[in-house]
Amino acid sequence: MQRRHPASRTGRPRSAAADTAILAATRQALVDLGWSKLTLSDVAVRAGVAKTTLYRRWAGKNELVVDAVAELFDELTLPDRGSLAADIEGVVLQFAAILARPEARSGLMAVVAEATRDEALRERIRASIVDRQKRLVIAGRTRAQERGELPPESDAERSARAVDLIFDMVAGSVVHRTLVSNQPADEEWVHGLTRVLLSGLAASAR
Amino acid sequence: MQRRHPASRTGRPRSAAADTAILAATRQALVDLGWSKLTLSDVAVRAGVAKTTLYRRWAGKNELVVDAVAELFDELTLPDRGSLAADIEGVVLQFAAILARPEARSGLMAVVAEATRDEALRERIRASIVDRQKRLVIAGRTRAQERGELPPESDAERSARAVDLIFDMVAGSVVHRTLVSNQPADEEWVHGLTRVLLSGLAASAR
DNA sequence: GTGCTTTCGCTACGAGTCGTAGCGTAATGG
DNA sequence: CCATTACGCTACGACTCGTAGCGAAAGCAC
Repeated sequence: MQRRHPASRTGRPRSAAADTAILAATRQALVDLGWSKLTLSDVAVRAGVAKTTLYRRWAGKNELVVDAVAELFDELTLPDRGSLAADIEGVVLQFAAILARPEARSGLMAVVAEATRDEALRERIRASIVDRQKRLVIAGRTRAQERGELPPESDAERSARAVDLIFDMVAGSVVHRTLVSNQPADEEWVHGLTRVLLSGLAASAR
Repeated sequence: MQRRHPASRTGRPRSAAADTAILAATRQALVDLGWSKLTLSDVAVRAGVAKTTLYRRWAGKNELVVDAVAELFDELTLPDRGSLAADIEGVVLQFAAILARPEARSGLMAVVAEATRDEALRERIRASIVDRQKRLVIAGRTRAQERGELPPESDAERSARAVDLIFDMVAGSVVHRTLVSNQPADEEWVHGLTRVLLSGLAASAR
């Protein structure tokens, strides 16, 4: 969320309560109506604010939904379960739990689809959602290297490519399982995913 | 595409040329406008047909776009390159080439998002798009077992779960790489994905 | 050819949404 | 008290939606 006037000290401040109410109302509207039938007028009514207030803070539906969905991923953390396999399973299960919520399912893919034709929206998604997740991959990898479960990185560029690959494989698999195949990413499935991934990484790193 | 009257022989037949023109116009509209700004009126003008003709054949925007996008996946085939690794790389590269097209990028994720709140649309996507892809996974797996690259299936249910996992990992990784991370699934990346996947499967099958 | 049936193109329509402008009021800081 | 900004509310033109009604066109059966 960008301040239009970074050093604006005068005037009536924007209501912080309105922000949280609007984002919560947006998520609930996603649950009730889905992406295409969600209207900003409806969100305004649900949040108890005027429609014009929405347009003063967000450029349109896309930007609003990105912010509303991004908040869902704030709860992602990297648990320390003692082993790389257990850590991965923990994160993936958290990720799956978020994607199980209807507000995430309806909103996330819709904004990704819109972002294919909107560079600014792509950047917003990257900064608000993707980077936050990728940080967990990097942290988990670093911790595994400290434990000796993965060999230390020799080449920086090569390491970056590995992180990108792992990230796309983990997040992509869970998203595809949940949204396209439409089946739950439960513990059994996550366990299988983790096993294939770790075996492949260990063998491929040689 | 369902015939309303399976045994209707009388009357003026529906123009097959109109069907192809409409679906092609829909894909072009996806390129030019994206999902949210695509209107059926615009598609009708591009296709050179009346708007009412569209509503006589499709229930709405969702159904039309699913059919338009599904045609893109018709070209998917399983090449015989001699080894499982080469076969996988071939299919994944085909899949990546399709997802590189803007009409696929904009359309596919949008209908997936809409499908989260529409059971009929989910079924339509499964039948028109997902099953077609999954068949390639099954065929490739069978061929690899005949070659002796993978152990023959002992348990049917266990085998089905493995196919599902592989499918979600392959398709999900490519989709996530292409649409979310917004980077090309080029040969180098596909090679890395294949290596991790095969190593993991071989090790995990023991 | 003559009917019969279905599709087609076209026009028109009410309903709903969009994003903006204008205005008076509320809430801050100087 | 005054300048400044945010807010709620109303109204507005422009656009899209999905449907109805009409006459014309294109097939098939006879």
